[in-house]
Amino acid sequence: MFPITYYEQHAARLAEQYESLAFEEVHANLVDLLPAPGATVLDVGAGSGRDAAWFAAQGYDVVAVEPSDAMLAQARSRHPSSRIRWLSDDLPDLANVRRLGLRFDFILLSAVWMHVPPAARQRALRKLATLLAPQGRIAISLRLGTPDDERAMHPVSLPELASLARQFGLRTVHVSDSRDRLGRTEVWWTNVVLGLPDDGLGALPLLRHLILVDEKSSTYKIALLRVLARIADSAAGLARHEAESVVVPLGLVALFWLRMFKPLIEHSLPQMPAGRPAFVTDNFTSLFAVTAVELRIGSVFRDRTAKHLHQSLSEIAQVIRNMPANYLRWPASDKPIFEVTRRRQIPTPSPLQIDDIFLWSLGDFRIPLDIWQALTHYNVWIEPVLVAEWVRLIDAYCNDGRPDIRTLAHVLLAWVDPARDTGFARAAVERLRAAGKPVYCVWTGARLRDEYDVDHCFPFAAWPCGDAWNLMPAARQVNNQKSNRLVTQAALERAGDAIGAWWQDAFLSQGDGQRRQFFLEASQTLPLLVADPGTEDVIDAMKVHRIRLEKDQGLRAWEPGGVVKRSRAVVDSPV
DNA sequence: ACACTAATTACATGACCGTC
DNA sequence: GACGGTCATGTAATTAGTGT
Repeated sequence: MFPITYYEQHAARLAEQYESLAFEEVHANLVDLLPAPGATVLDVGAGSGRDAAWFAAQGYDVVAVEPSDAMLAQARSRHPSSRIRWLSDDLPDLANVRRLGLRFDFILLSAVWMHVPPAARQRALRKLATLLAPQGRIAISLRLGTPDDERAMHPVSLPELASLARQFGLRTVHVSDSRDRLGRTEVWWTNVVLGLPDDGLGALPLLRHLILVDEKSSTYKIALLRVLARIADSAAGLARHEAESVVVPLGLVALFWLRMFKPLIEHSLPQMPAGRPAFVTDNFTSLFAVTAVELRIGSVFRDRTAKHLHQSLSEIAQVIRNMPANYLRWPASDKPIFEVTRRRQIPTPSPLQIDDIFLWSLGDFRIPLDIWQALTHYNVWIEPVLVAEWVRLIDAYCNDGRPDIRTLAHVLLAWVDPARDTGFARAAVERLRAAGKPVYCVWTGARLRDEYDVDHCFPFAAWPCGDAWNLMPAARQVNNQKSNRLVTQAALERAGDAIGAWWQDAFLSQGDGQRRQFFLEASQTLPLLVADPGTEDVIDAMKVHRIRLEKDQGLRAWEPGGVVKRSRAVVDSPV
């Protein structure tokens, strides 16, 4: 698609040429249109990394994308920066970028558009539009004049781009012409900046409608939406991205469903006006000994419990398919919003571990892209509305006059992992110390004595995740300072090696079972890009997720300080 | 090819709710 | 209060895979 070979062959020379110009020189027209520093920038076709580096130096978080590996290597070595995430990816799909789950305040396509074949441009611009944050801008420079045959260029024009932009609800914010900065008289440029006219939250009104207005004759619809919201928030890593939709394992939907309903059913809170829900079968009631907390990825079940669980999930999948997924329709339409594909039931594995293969074996659950995005980015606001509505429904169905029904429902609807908490990591610290191995604070490098805390790297209050990878040993005064704040990108970068060493000692060296569990949890909760991740990939994914939390929830930043830094710690720590 | 099982479809019933 | 729409749910028949 792209003339990658040309760039592969001439990477060094081209990089030299690009670097000879300053960002301000080339993009003078953009300077007034940029968001405030701290915003997230996507640089598509980053080339030598000159622009990405400029953004990073101004304090932006940058994702820089480049299809040519040689060029990418040039850029990486020229501009090492913790604020830049380099990715190999190309238009029109930008599959790797989309998997990051980020939305960008500013997207730059500098001298790229003429390389996109006209037939692919519609798709390319659609992708870019969906990656744009509310109030975001896309800057595209158009190369006009004589084409350069060596680089496989296609003609571009402002009317063509403007008409495409209109299709996706983008408006043209700014247009200006400039001469070629490399001094070529036969080439000149038109710089176009596009933006979303509205706030870009198209799916939120729809969700609001479904939650508050749509007819409901049971809690099924609300339950399904909350399951999806939880998956988008805490298990997005298992999702498969397609052009217009996101597909999650039907087994995961059923698992979360089972987990949410279980406490409610066990406390006899009615979920519909009469009778009990269809999925409460013998298989379901046989699971009474399984706690809701055990119903998560990585758990292992045997014998009859495994059989009952498998059957119950299968029945739930069927109920979801026939009921809420069938009756959640687009407004004024009889077309279902979600698409469910069931697969033939596999024989129950023995023992049954809840992993991605098992969850996919029940089928696919397809979610339209804009709804998925709204759930991913705004779950903080959506989920409380869902819970409130669920409580209201239960209260309405409950006519035996139980007084504290609402309070009870609220408590049972909470989604917590009390058993996992930090005890798991604390045990690992104790074990290491008993074996005579020193344990260090991952943030300061200080050796931990008797007084230490187990820190949720991403604050539990903002993102309740008790996965092993999120738990870090920290000096007590450090953890107190950090409290509910979010570690900065630079601090996370610095702590990378110490964190890797901690994981290795605490979890990964404890046999295949723990190792598998660790990566299973990580790939479930974090946007991991590779199939068979290592600790480096997990840390990379944490950096991306960190940016997401910062943008979507506006957490205050925290930087380790006030404690004497000992850089030797990393060297000290046993590998 | 055959038996077996699960999934799918078709059909029926009844509760509930808003509307006229 | 009749009426029609929306679902939940059960039953039975049909179809689609799977193992042998």
